[in-house]
Amino acid sequence: MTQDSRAEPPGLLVMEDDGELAGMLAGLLRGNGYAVDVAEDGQRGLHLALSRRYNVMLIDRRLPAIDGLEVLIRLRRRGVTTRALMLTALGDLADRVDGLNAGADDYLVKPFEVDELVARVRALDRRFLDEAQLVPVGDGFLDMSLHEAALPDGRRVALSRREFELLRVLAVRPGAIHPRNQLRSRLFEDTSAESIVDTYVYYLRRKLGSGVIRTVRGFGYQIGTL
Amino acid sequence: MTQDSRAEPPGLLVMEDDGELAGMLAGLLRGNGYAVDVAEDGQRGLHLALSRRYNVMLIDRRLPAIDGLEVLIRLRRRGVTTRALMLTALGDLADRVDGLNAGADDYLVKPFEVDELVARVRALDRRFLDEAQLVPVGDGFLDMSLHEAALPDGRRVALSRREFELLRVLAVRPGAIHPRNQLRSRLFEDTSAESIVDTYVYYLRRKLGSGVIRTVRGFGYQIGTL
DNA sequence: CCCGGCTTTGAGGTGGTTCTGAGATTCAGT
DNA sequence: ACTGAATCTCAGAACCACCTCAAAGCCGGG
Repeated sequence: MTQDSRAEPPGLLVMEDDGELAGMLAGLLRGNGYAVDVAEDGQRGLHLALSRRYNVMLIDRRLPAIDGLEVLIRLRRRGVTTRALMLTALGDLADRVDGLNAGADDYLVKPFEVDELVARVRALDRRFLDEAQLVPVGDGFLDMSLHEAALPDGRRVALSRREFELLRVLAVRPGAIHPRNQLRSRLFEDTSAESIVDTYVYYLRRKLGSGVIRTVRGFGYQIGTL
Repeated sequence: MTQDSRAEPPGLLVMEDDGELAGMLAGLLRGNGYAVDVAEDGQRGLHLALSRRYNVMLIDRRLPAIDGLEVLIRLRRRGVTTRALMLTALGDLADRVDGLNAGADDYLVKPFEVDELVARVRALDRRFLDEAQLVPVGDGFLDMSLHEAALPDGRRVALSRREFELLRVLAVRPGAIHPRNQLRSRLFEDTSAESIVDTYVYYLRRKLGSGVIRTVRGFGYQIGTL
């Protein structure tokens, strides 16, 4: 059980109506370092999946209110690409095919081994990280597709266009020193004030914490390596 | 248990799931002057390699969570160029080829001689030094890209612009005697005080220790050759 | 058109850096 | 040991890079 106490926004959504099983799943996955939300019927599951962002969803094939398969179909139709692991009570082949056709990324037949469940979730979580365009920044990530930064403590902060551009330039070459003049000429107009870069560094530090961008006095700025 | 030593001097990352072997490797390499972090599975190894900077990585071909080969492939795909030494239990030729194709710089078949391991790591480390812009200064290095000095004891001290310029001029030709007047006219205004160079030599000695810059009375200064 | 967030400017403060100069110290030659 | 020159040490002043932040202009969505 590797609990990665640092890399911590991985968010999971569990759609499971059996309270006992739901509780067990939530506990197990939380024990493995995930933040878990539980929805007890398809209606609530659909709503949560639409309104919040998760790394991975676990969906019971059979759900009250709206069937699990139906929930997944609707989500996919709405453009939600969150990785989905379908849980099915039936070993039936047709059932698995239905799930995958509906847009599931993997399926698991109940009853399952806990180890296998965790392994599958991990695998999907990993795929999520690779496919989203995430640039490591210190201990967090810069989310290229959403223009926001994912901090090591799990917070996600939205960045304005300029903030994002600056942070990206710094993050692409970690450890390198970027001369202030070079940053200024690359990101701003030549007529901009001398201190324009300083100001955005200040904004970024206010949002991300002061440890992220290091000043190298007389030379420029640098992404903190820790 | 991932050991977090401050990766200040030459930093190594060892990805090895066999705790006993991992401990032995870490001890051996630490004894040879390296700072070693250990990751016990591919997941953690990948994360560490992405978030921190190392000189050399040692990667076991077989790893839990994410296979060693897969870890390396992902790292290379993300643009991580850190030198990688692949450890493989199999003498199989195909296996070595796989490793090198995945982006390994060298491979080593278990069981191996400790001397050979250290020699290989040293070789890769030296290559790293060449690519990072490191100029030897006494027993330490002048880090051209970071504008700081890396002392033999592992400390890194920030240098001001003038300190850095002076040290660089001295370091580029080790052993040569640089006349004080030449240094003064090259680095300072003609109107500067006569003793301006002396002052900066003093500052440098205060930061780096007194053994680094040698005075050649009547002529000038020189980098200590040891 | 109005509002709210984003962008940009510029003023004011802080602290590190540069540089001078002067006294203390070391050295070579006598 | 003496002496003048070279060098070391260091405090203080001026300077400059950087930080902080308020305020004004800009721009786009409701």
